[in-house]
Amino acid sequence: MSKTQPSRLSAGELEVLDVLWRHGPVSLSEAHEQWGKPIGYTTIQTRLNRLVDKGIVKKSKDRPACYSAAVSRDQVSQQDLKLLVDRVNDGSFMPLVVHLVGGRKLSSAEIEELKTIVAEAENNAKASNKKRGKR
Amino acid sequence: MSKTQPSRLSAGELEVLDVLWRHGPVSLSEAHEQWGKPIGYTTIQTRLNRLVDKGIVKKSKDRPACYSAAVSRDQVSQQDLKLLVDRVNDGSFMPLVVHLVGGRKLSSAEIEELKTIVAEAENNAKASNKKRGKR
DNA sequence: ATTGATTTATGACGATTGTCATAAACAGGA
DNA sequence: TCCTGTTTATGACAATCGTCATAAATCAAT
Repeated sequence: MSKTQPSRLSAGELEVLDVLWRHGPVSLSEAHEQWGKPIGYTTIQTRLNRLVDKGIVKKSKDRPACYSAAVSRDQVSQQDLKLLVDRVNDGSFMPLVVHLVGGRKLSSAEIEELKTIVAEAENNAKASNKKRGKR
Repeated sequence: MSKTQPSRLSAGELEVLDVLWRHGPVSLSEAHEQWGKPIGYTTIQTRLNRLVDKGIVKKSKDRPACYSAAVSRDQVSQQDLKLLVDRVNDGSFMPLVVHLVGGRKLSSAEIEELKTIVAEAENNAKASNKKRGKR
C-alpha cells in the first residue's frame, strides 16, 4: 500500500501558493486583491479550500480565516526537481545543470558560488574515496 | 490570444513517453509488452492516442501503427526545468543547482564537467563585460 | 470464403482541476 | 432588532486524465 505516484502541484495550485509565499498569511479577500489578474472570488475560495483539504495550505479557525502555505517554496522546488530528474531525465542530472548554468548570464557572485559548490563536491568525493581506502 | 498556461506532461503521459524514448517506435502491442507493470491493453491505446491528439506522439499510417515520440527527453526536460524555475522558484535558479550538485556523490568525470561548465560561464561573463566596456 | 487472432475504434466512469453562481451565516451599525 | 456588507458553504459544469470493456474492422491461414 505504498503511495501512488507522488504528484506535482498543478500550475493553478502553484499560483495560489505563490500568493501565499509572497504575502504571508492572508484572508480570502486579501488573496483576491493580491491576485493580479481577474478571477472570481469564489474560484480562489475553492482553490484554497481544496489545497487545505490536501494539507498543502493551512486555514486558521478565526473569522475571517487566514490561509497560509504549509509547504515552502524550497520544499516544492526540491520535490519537483527530484521528480524531474527521476521521471524525465531517467535519473541523470548533469543535463539539468548544464541547462541551468549554460545559456544564461551569470553574475560574478553566482560564479563564485558555483565554484564553491564544485569545490565542495570535489572534497566530498575525495573524502569518501579516502574512507573507502581508495586513492 | 497568447497560449494558456504551458502545461507539463502528467506522470502518466511521461510513462508513455518513456517507453517510446527507450524502445524507439513501437506498435501498441510492443508498447504493452515493454510496459513493465500490469496495465490494460486499451489503457495504453487510449493514452497513446490522446498523446497523438496533442501532437506529442506520432502515429504511422500503416498497420499495425507505429507510435514514436514527437518530442525528445531533452525538450521535455528543458521545458519542465524552465517551468520549475519560473513558477516555483520565482526565476531564481541557483537553489536548483545547489540541490542538484550538493547531496549527491559525483564521479570525477562529473566534477571535471562541472568545472568546465563553470569556466565557460566565467568566460562568457568576462567576454560580455569586455564588450560592454567594463573591466 | 470462413474463422480465429490482431488491431482499432468507441463509449464509459470516476477523480481532479479550474471556473463560478447561489445561498446561507454572521457581524456591525442605524 | 433589522438591514447590509462580508465571509463561508454548497452545488454545478466542463475539460483532462487514468482505467477499461465492448465492439468493429482487418489480416492471415485454412
